[in-house]
Amino acid sequence: MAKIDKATEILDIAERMARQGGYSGFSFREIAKEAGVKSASVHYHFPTKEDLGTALANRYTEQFLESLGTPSEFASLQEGLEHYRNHFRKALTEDGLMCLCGMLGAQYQSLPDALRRETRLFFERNIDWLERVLEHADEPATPQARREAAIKLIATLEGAMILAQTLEDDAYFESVIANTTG
Amino acid sequence: MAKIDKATEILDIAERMARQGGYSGFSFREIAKEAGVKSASVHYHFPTKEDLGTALANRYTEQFLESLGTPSEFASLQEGLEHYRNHFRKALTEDGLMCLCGMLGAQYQSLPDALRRETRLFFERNIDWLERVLEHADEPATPQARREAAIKLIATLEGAMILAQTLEDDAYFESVIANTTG
DNA sequence: AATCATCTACCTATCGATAGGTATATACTA
DNA sequence: TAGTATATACCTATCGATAGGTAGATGATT
Repeated sequence: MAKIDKATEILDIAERMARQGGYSGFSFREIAKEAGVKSASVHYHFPTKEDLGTALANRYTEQFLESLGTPSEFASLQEGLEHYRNHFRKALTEDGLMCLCGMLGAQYQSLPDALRRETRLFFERNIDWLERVLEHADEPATPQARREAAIKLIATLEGAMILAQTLEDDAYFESVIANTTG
Repeated sequence: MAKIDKATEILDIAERMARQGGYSGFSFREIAKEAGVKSASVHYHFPTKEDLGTALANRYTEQFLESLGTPSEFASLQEGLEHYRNHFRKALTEDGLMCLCGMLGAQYQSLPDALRRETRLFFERNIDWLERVLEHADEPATPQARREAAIKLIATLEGAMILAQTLEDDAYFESVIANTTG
């Protein structure tokens, strides 16, 4: 077998499709065709579309957070922030895709409940991570100011991905994050 | 007739749906049901979905730019920027919806060509508008720096809408735009 | 009379989802 | 150890609903 785990292959395919077209951007049939199985087999692994979408967002968040590492392991504030920015930069330039949860967040109002919760969790956990990194600042900021800075950075990065994608030039991403103090 | 123009009513309904669920978030059938006509009648006004989507994005951009007014009419830089921010704030808090072109920009890769172009135009025209407002700065910045600031502000506002919507609290929008120099 | 707006009635393609069947592998039991 | 049971991972076939789209008739407006 080419892939060790068919369920993982399904998630990989679905993730790419979702990061291009959102929640309605992937279908059991299209995933099945690409995975070389029948759509019923995709239903076997993920009974409903809500299940698949939720598993997708959950895996994305877990991998993202794991890849970020521990907030305390960075020598400086700048190093931690650059490390964080690199994760979004990589999603855009290497994958050539939107952030899954940025995409789902835009479509939030039309998502099923379980997927809403999973999408919300991505942002809450990212804010938490950044708040901890921001504790490394030379001049200590208030917890409230740190939270504000964290929120602002995430919003800026999500927006930067949208602009770079729409204007078809990754340089716009760099423009946005240049001179970013927070 | 309740509405003066059925085509306008169709666009209104489609816009709301698109700002909730993106390009695949509206369908001829659902629009027709809400407008009190048959789906064939929607096709009469907008032959294909690409036509409808393009008309949607075009009208949105025109109305947005018209409502922004002339960049030179503001007394100060701060007044111009606040005026601009207010347009996004209004979309979020009054309409309770995403920015149409922010949504479409996220789905950019899965859009038909004509709609891609229309979405791109929204951002290009917004950047132009902001660049002109930024000429009002007390300390004159280079054209390149003004452009960078414009891009950054738009990205931040689009991202702020996503976060506020996903975290179900408009206060997140205010958090993001607080202390925004650019 | 001619144009416009809408209708009925239909098409093909695709959607998510389900029922029921088929191998294969592992695990338990007599 | 031979037979039985269970779980895994698929399959074919089909369902009702919905997608975008079209042809042709009907009624209204000018």
